[in-house]
Amino acid sequence: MSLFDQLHPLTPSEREFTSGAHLFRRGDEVSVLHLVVAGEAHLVRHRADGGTLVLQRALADMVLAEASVFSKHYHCDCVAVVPTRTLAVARSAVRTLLAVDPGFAEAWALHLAHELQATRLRAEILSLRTVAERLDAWMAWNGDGVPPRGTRRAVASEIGTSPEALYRELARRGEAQSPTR
Amino acid sequence: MSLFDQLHPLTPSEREFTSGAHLFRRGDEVSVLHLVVAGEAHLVRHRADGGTLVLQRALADMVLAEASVFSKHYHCDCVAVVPTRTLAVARSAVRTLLAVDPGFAEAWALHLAHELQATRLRAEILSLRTVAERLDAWMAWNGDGVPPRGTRRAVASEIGTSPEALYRELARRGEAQSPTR
DNA sequence: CTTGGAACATGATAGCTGTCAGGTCCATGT
DNA sequence: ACATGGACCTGACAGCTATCATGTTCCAAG
Repeated sequence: MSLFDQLHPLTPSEREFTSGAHLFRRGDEVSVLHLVVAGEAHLVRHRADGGTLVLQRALADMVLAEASVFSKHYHCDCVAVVPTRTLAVARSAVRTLLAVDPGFAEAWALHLAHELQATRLRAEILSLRTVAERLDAWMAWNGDGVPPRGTRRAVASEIGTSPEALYRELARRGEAQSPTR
Repeated sequence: MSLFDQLHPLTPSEREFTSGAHLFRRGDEVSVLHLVVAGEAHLVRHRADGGTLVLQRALADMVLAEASVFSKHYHCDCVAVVPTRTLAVARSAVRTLLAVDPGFAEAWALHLAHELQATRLRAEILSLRTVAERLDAWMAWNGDGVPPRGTRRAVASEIGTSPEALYRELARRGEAQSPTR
């Protein structure tokens, strides 16, 4: 049973944000937890020099700022980078459920542990030097096989390279797939 | 109260591993959860082509393979890359505590949420293109200021560059710190 | 004080990738 | 049939970084 299913009894409200709209701002009181249904929202922190630092890119089916459940106020801004819909569940309801329902607490911890595992893997892949190594690592994890058409730009973004570089690497393997290196 | 403190009542046993020793292997039954006290242990998965994929690098004060608490068997190997000491707490004790003690469950979830936040940030930093951008991001998070001497090689590794590249970037800023770019 | 080792630092070079600039293919709507 | 947009693909080139090489500085142990 997924987290989304477990949260449904909490009668979440659906919310909609236009591109560029803020889901919340730093300092705001944390009243709800957002689950992204469609679109993309970024957790960002503004730097002194005017630049921004992205802390999380939440796509569809992702939970936004899990740590906010334990904090009274937000520590950073959240912006929709494309038109985005979310399910908002009351923070108080989540906290109550965590304290009262061991089954939910376990599901929550399981979600966090899996997300952590996936993110650690992504960080390790991103610390590899060449596109070839990153693609190898990606394939080792995602059941060997090149990424299917239609998903390659997303994969390129996931492993931190330009689409062009990924296309070239795939082409290199297509013509002579024996020497990966 | 930290996770380490909360786990102490569980009478953990101290374990010691020589460089290269396995803490556990894929398929082993999960009997304990390791907290790294000193040294460094890697969670690794072996690839078909003989290469290895690192899933987590656990240094001192880090918890190893949090997701293993929810799994009966390990899904990957764990190797000490330098002489390493750990505290091992029984998996069953942790699970019982999670189910019985809401306070511990919350501390556990808090730990996972913070670790997740830190790892997401690292992944975002690693997806930046230049050393200058990565250092800016690192500084924005670690209370503006260049990394102190003695820690620079570690920082270089953290942000995924060679020590030389970091030294050069720091030198570039030292002589004329106004234009970060 | 000397010595050894590690971090710090910097020059030179080769290699890889980001970017720009083109182009093809294909599904969709008209 | 036609137009449109997006993914896919490739060539060319500038730019950045990893690596190697070669010191220098710092510090702790003897």
